[in-house]
Amino acid sequence: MTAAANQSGRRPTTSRRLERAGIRDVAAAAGVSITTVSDALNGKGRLPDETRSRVREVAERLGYRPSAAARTLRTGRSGLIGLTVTTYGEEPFTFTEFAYFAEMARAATSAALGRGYALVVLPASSRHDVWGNIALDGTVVIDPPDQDPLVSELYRSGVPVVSDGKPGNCPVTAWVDNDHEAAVLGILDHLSEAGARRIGLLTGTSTDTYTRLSTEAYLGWCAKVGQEPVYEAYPAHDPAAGAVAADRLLARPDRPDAVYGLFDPNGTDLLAAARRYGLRVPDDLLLVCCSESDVYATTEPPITTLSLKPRKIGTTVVNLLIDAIEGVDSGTGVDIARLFPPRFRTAGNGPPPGTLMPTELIVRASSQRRSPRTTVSPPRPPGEV
Amino acid sequence: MTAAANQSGRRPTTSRRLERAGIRDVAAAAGVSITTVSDALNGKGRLPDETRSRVREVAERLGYRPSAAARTLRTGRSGLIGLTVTTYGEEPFTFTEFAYFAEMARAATSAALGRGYALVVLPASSRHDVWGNIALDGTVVIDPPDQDPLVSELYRSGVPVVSDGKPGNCPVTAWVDNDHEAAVLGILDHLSEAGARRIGLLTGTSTDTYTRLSTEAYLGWCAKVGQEPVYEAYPAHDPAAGAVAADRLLARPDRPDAVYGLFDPNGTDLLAAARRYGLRVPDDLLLVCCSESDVYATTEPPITTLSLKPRKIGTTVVNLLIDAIEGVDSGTGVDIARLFPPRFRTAGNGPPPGTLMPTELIVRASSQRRSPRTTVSPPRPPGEV
DNA sequence: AGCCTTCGGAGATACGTTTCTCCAAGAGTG
DNA sequence: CACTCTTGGAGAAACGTATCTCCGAAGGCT
Repeated sequence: MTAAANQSGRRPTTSRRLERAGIRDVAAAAGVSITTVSDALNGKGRLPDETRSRVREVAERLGYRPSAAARTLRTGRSGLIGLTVTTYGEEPFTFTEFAYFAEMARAATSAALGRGYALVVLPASSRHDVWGNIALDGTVVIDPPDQDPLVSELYRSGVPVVSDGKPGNCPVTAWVDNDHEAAVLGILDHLSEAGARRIGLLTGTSTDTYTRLSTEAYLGWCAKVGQEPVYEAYPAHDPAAGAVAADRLLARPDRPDAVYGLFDPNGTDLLAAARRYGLRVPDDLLLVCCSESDVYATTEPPITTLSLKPRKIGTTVVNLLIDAIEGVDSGTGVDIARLFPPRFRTAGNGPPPGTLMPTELIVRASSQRRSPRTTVSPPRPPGEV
Repeated sequence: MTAAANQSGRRPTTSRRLERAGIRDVAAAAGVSITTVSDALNGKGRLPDETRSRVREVAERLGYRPSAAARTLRTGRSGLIGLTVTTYGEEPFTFTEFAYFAEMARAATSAALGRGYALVVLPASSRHDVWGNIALDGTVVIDPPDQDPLVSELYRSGVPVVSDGKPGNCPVTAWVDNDHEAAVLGILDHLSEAGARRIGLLTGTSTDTYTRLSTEAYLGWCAKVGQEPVYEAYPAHDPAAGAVAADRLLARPDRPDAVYGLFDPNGTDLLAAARRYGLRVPDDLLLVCCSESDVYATTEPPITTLSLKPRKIGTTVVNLLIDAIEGVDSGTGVDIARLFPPRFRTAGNGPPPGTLMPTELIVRASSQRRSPRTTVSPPRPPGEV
């Protein structure tokens, strides 16, 4: 043990105020160099176990906490992942608006934490003051609009981005989405089989992928089977507008005898509207809506819902992103490891890799005229994976 | 413009790889010193507007983005606030479990962003690997348990902590909570006035402040008015257990003719249980539950709910915390500015400052035997503020 | 005896800012 | 003319870590 080591390694600075212990203090107290301290604490280098444990003990005694900022500066890794959900209303987040986002965010947070990362909630607007002040290893973007300037900016900054929702035209590192077309077609088939003659759609006016693909699938199906489309669109972020749209749909002269609602509250709204018009569900009207909420298991009658499996999506998105950050394929089942390491795609080599996740149709009483038994079945095999 | 400025200011390092432009590059390109660049970009120092704008333009052209890590290291501020919600189940967050948390988190995020901070979602367990790797300016803790080791550790680290929920015995900088006692007493009075003779309680088994204070208020009220307490407790994080407990409560020989449920799903569960026992609401059974969900506006019948105003709480908590961080009283209505600057309370000077926020009783059909009109009224004046 | 290898660890540098200190040159002032 | 101010800006020291390079010493081998 070097005897002269109790001299603080700091250069003769102004005055030692009551600051937190740094790695130098630990080194001095343990009579070793800061290299040794760093190695001992991080499990690197070649050191005898005795030195390692001694250093650890001294560090503990001094209450030493490594500075995250310094570590980030040095290593270039912050362990932070941005999470932003595109908003349609004025409030910056839609977490609570639909159960989908809540579930998805929860799973994403959990997955990130499991791999040693933490999620930072960020606004969809590219507010420079906040985005620029945070060292991000990567970002998860939920439902980016067609030409998202935020995503482009992140791309320019060299931050890998994985999106939930197939990106319209912005350079993401990878994306994950449901097979919305297959899901909608599955539902339409299901309703047809249950005896529906004219299936209506409650859809949204925004241009996100989900709304667009679903609506297109519906229109395509109509064209194929020769049914006149019957749908109402409304701004999905406005809860009141949903009830009105549901009412409008059932008030039409060409009233549908089955309806699929794209958004979470549609089930309740449609049920209420049906009641107002004296329509019995499922006898006069078959109902399905897309929702993650289990309140539909206890409504009168229980309503068949399409689950987008947000947990699975959130987990996958985060794992994909962290794989990209670390340049590893941790085996999420998606083989895109090769595409990542070269500077997170240097642009120009084809579309970004995407993954389609399966959906799940939870069949309840509202969509079957015969047996009211509740069963669960996947609608169609997913297109990819 | 200095002609010799195109020489990179870097010392002859190994090799200039394709790295992001730093402040040195901007300085070199603009023919000024890095001091000038820093001052120009941050609006500090004394510079003629012409220099300022020229530097800004060069920075823009080079796509310069200041390194958040370096800035954090230098200034000691990260602009990051930790958000952790105490969990009872195995999953790390309860965001979605109750609408309360979702609303509260949303408001908190919004408030933080509004003041230039971002929220980092963190686990309630003191996982060193993740907590230690993040430079936090402060932390919001939701519902800390009695002797939260996490809070103690944060305190030792010098990180200011503001909690939602009056802390049992841990050193927080400040706290915010509802006046739970007043809220419960208000509800019990309300039910009494509606004709209830025996009021039951559906409560939880955990030891958090909310459950404890509410239950104590109920028991105190019972003692005062001479009613035998009638209650069932269950682990609040288990949704299935709630339904069972509701059933148990209504199956008792001393069945109550009015029930207050402390948790969000209790309304639905109690309604279902009442149906099973052939009890009409509100005729045979008066119902109130604590919930932020508006599904209770459309149930059959609509259920009276107590709102804890999570938006207001989330906003207040964050503003209090940021005030503490910045050592400012931005006028949140709480006068505790003086207590903050001295090292975030140096311990030993009395209990931490707290704020009680009012609750709101949203009266619906389930708790009145006369008029089924829906009205809104605050139950009692809050104890403080 | 000379040489190679491994062990244990020290030194120094770089990460990219912010900011404190200081200086030169011109402008006013008596 | 000698002086003080003010303006505009440069230099350099931190911030606290990780890591690359290098080095002495102690064996082991031929």
